[in-house]
Amino acid sequence: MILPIHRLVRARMADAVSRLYDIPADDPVLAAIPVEAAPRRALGDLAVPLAFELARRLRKAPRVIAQEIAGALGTIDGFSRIEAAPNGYVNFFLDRPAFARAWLDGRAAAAPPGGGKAIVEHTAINPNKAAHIGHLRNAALGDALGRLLRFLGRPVEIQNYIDDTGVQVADVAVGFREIEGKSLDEVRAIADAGRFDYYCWDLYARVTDWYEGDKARLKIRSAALHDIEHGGNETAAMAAFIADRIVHAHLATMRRMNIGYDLLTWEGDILRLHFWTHAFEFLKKTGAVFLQTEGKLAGCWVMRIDDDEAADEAEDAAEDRREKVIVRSDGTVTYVGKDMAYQLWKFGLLGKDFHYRIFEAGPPALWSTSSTPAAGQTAPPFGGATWVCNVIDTRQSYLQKLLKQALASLGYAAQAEQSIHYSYEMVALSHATARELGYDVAADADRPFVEVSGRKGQGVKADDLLDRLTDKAAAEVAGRNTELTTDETRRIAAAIATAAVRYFMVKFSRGKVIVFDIDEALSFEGESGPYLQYAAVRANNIFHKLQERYGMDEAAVIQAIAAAAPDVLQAEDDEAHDLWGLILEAARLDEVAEHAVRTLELSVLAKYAFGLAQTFNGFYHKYSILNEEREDARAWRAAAVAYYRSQLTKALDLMGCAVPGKM
RNA sequence: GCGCCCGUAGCUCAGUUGGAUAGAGCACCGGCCUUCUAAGCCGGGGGUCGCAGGUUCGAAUCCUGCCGGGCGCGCCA
Repeated sequence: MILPIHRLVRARMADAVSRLYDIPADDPVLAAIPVEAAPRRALGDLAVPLAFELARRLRKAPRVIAQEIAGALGTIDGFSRIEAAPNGYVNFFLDRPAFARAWLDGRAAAAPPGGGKAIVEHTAINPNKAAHIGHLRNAALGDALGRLLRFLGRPVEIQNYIDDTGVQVADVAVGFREIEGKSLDEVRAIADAGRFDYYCWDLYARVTDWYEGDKARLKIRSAALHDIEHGGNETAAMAAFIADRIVHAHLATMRRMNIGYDLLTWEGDILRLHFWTHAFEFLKKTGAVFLQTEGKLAGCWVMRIDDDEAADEAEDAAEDRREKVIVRSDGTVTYVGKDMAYQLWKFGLLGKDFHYRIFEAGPPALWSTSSTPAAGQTAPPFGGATWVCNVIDTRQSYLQKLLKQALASLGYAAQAEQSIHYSYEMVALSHATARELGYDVAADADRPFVEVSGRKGQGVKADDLLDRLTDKAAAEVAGRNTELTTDETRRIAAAIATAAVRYFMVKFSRGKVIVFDIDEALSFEGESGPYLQYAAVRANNIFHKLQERYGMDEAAVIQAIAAAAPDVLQAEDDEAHDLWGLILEAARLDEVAEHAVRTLELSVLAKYAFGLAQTFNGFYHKYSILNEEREDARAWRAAAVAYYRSQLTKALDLMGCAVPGKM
C-alpha cells in the first residue's frame, strides 16, 4: 500500500530532520510539514519549504539546511531524485512510471477508516414554505462536507433539524385559519391539489402583511404558538400537518440535488420528551444558567455571555455585562435552550434518547425522531458523536458561540472544542435578477445587492431555479444528441442542472456573499458544473471507443502500461511533461480533500476539480489516443486519462454531481 | 458603541501553515470543427493585492491604525 504521496513525503522529511538535528518527532515544526506542488515541473513534482522554518531555529542558511536534508534523505523508493534548490526548497522528483502504475492500479488506496462519529447538521429549513436558493447553499455545503468526511474514512451521521413548533409554522397555520378561514380538512385538500410548498410561500407573505396591518393581531400569533406547544387542539393539528407536508416537499427538492439525510430531528419531540427539562437541571446545577432577580430580566433564567476582554475593562459597569435569556419569565424556553438540549444529545451527554420511526422507506431508510416508540421498527444508534458540525449561516454566529460556551460551562470542555459552527455568508440577489423576478428594488438602489427575505415572499425558489436550468440543459442536450428519447434527455438535463447549482454553491469561499445572478448561474460555460461533467463525459467517450476499436477496457489499459516502455513518460519532451502533469494533478485528490475538511473550505475542492478538468481538456486537444499509432504512447495516454477520469468522477461525486452518459 | 466577515484585473472570484514569475472565469480582441463531442482548445491586452506603518531572509497572506462595505448584538428563531 502506498500512502497518499504528500503524506509519504511528510513522513520521510520528519524522519530525516528529526535524526539530523535531534528534534523530537512530536515537535510542532515536524507535526505539520508543508508539502506543496512545485510551481514548474522542471523544479520537481513536490516541494517542501521546511528549511526556511528551520533556518531561524538552527541559525543556518536555508540553502545549507536544504542540502543537509536532501543528503540525509538519501534515496527513497519511488523517487527518482531529491534535490536542494539554491533558494532553500527541497524538491522531490517522483519515479513516474512506478507511481503512475501504482495509482492506476488502485494500490494507492485512501486512508483507512478511523475517528469517532461525526454529526453534520444541515438544511434545517423552517417547514412552512418552499425552499429557496439560500437553503441550497446550506445543503450543498453540508452534504459535500458529509461526503468528504466519509471519503476520508470517518463515520458520519447527517441530521436535518425540523423546527415544527416555531413561529414560522404557526404563522402559516394562522394564515389558513384567520385569513382564509380554512379547516384542517380544507387545508388537506389544498395540499393534495399540488405544490403546497408554493401555496404556503405566498400565504406566509400575506400573513406577514396582515400582522403589519394591525399589530394587535400579533396576539393571535402568540396564542397559536402556545396552542402548538401544548398540543391537542385544531391549530396544533394543522401545524403538524403543514410541517409534515412541507418537509416532504423539502426532501423532494433536496433529492433533486442528490442530497439525503440519515435522521430528521423534530423540535416537537425535543419538547414532548422533555429534553429541555433534563438539560435545564444540568444547567442550573452547574450555575451556567441562573435566575435573574433584578433589572429588566428579573424572573428570567439567563446565561452570562463571555465578552472576553470587555469584562476587565468595564468591571464597574455591571449593567454592561450581557445576559442571554434562556427561559422567559412566563416559563417558556427560548430557541437557544432547545438547541442546548439538542447539542448535548448529539454528544451523548443528555442521558436521554428519542424514539424513532421510519419517515421514508428508502432504501436507504430515512429515520425520524418520534415521541412514541414505533412498533416493529428497530433504529440504528443515533447521536453520541465525538465531533459535531452545525452548518448555519454566519448571522447565527452569536448563538452558536453561546452553545459552545454552554457546553464548556457544564464542564464539557472537550466537547465544546469539538462543537463546530460551520458558518457561511448569505445568498443575495443581483439587481438584474431581482428586477427580472419582479421585485421592487427601489429601497436597495444604492446597495450592491438585494437581500432576499423569505418573510416578504421574495427570493428565488429552489425548484424554480432547478426547473429553468433543466429546461435549458434539455434543449442543449436534445440539440446535440438527436437520437435520445425525451425521457433520457430529461434525465441527463436534470443531472446537468443539479451540477450547475451545486458547483455554483461551493465554488465561492464561505465568507463571501453570493450575489446570485440568474444568467450567471444558468451559464454552462467556463467555470461551471457542466464544464466539469463535460470533461468527464469526453474521457468516458474515449473509453467507449477504445473498447469498440481495440477491445480495451480499463483492466487492459493497466495491463498495457505494465509492459509499456517508460520512455514516453520520462523523456525530456512536451509529451512526457503533459502526460505526467495530468497524472500528478489527478493524484492530488486525497490531499485536497484533507485540506478542504481541515479548513472547512470546500471551494478548495471545487477549484481543484475545475483545474483538473482544465488540465485534461488541454491534454485532450493536444494528444489523440485512438489515432495514436505508437502502442506505448497510446497505452500511457489511455492510462493517464483512465486515472484522471476516476479521480475527477470522485471529486464530482464529493460535490454531489453525477456524470451523465452523454451530453 | 462592541463583535464577526469582506476589500486582489472592467465584472465575479482563487491564491494552502508567510515561500519560487499574483492566477482563473466572464467580458473584449485574434485564431482553431474532414479528427476521441467547439458546453471545448490556443493566443492577446488588462494589477497601486483598499490606504499607511510594522514584523522578517521573504508579506496579497501575520500585527497595529485608518478608509469603504456587509452582517450580528431581542423575554424572535
